[in-house]
Amino acid sequence: MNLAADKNLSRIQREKRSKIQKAALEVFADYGLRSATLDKIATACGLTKPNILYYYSSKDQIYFEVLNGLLDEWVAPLHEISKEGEPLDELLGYMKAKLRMSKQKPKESKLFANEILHGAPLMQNILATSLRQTLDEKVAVIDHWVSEGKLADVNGHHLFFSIWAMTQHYADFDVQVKAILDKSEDELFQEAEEYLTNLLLRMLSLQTVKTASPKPN
Amino acid sequence: MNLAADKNLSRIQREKRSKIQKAALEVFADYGLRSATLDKIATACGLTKPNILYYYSSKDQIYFEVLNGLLDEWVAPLHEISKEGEPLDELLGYMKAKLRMSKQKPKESKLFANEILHGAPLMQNILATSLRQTLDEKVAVIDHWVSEGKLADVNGHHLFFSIWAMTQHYADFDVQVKAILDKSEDELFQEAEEYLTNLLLRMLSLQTVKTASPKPN
DNA sequence: TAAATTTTTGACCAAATGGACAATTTTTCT
DNA sequence: AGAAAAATTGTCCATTTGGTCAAAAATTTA
Repeated sequence: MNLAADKNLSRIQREKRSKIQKAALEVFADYGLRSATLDKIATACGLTKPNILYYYSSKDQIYFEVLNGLLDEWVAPLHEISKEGEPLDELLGYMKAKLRMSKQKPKESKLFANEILHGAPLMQNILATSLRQTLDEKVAVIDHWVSEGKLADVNGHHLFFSIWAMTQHYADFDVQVKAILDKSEDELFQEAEEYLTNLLLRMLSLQTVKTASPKPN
Repeated sequence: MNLAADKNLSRIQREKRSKIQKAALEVFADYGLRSATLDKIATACGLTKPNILYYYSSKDQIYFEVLNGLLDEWVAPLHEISKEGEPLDELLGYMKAKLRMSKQKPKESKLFANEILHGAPLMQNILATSLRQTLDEKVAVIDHWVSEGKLADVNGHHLFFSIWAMTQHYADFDVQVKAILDKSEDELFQEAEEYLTNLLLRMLSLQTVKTASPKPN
């Protein structure tokens, strides 16, 4: 969203930087930092390699800018979880927001996945401070809901891990998913939403569990 | 396991090939195919670069062999799911097996994740044929259990996707998980197992759901 | 419009890296 | 032991690629 919308840059500069970042996102997501070449990015955005280096001092800097430019947007849905809301609504809403991002921004998802997969050299600090703090706050909200009897007892941290894992799976592992299921993108995400909604409802609702061998009293 | 245990190879050949594959797995998992260099692999296994190329004709071939050498092992737990067993036991057992693999073979998990993330150029065929077929069989088993009333109604394919996603998350995104939780490896996986066991039990058990606003009749 | 500034590019360079190869060493076989 | 085969390595090469730079083109400014 907020790509290259910095202060005192000329129109040309803003346009070109934005073009470069868009192209770089695609290329980095497809190939990873190392396999992505400046030439590929150049081709993807219709500029020449030296021209790109006129706007960014190095390939690494482009990568850094792209990653950072997406960070806020990526964590945003977490902030939407409101202590005041209905617990199930809030958490289902969060899951749906994340799933929507997997559908609409798979490249972004893959970029982050690739970064973390390889040790998050550029993000480890942010993960351990900013993300961690935000998440701890939301886990506290969950604990609160649990203690008030509004939500089934659940480990908040692992709940978030699993929501992340399950929703991002449809973006990061899309090749595998599509190799196994012949569905249109829309159908697939529709199914996923139904499945995940059901999963969260069953896991988080206050409920009595009956085993497969019914024993009504 | 079965690394380089091919037919009619000398002792030296078997040992060296195994050494190379072990080292290559580490390096490929950490860096990805492209960023991994023959020099890194050479250093990691204490051989020289030309010596490695005496055993494998190219870097790509090493990668291919490593990937293929792990494939069977990776899919093995799926085959263990038995139609004859108790549904919940079978599925919980599968989850636990996958979680154990994430704990004990994180490099393998990352290698696969990286491959799929970047389009699975070497595996797409296998995914769409062998894995797909095996999975369809197991999904049929689940459908059977559901129809017999032994399991809550659930979308089998998405169930497997979510088990894969959630268990592999602890390996593939370990950097993120560890940045957020200060737990020992053992504690972490213990928590994860408890969380996932509870999740699957609640989702898969036949049960009656009560919402947070209790309205007993 | 002419000067100043910004943008663009072709040509080039140096480092990294996959791989070739002949020579040497080590192991195996007779 | 000596010959043959296998294994190892130092050296070298070609390609790829991130990045430089001076000149040219385009744009803005005066």
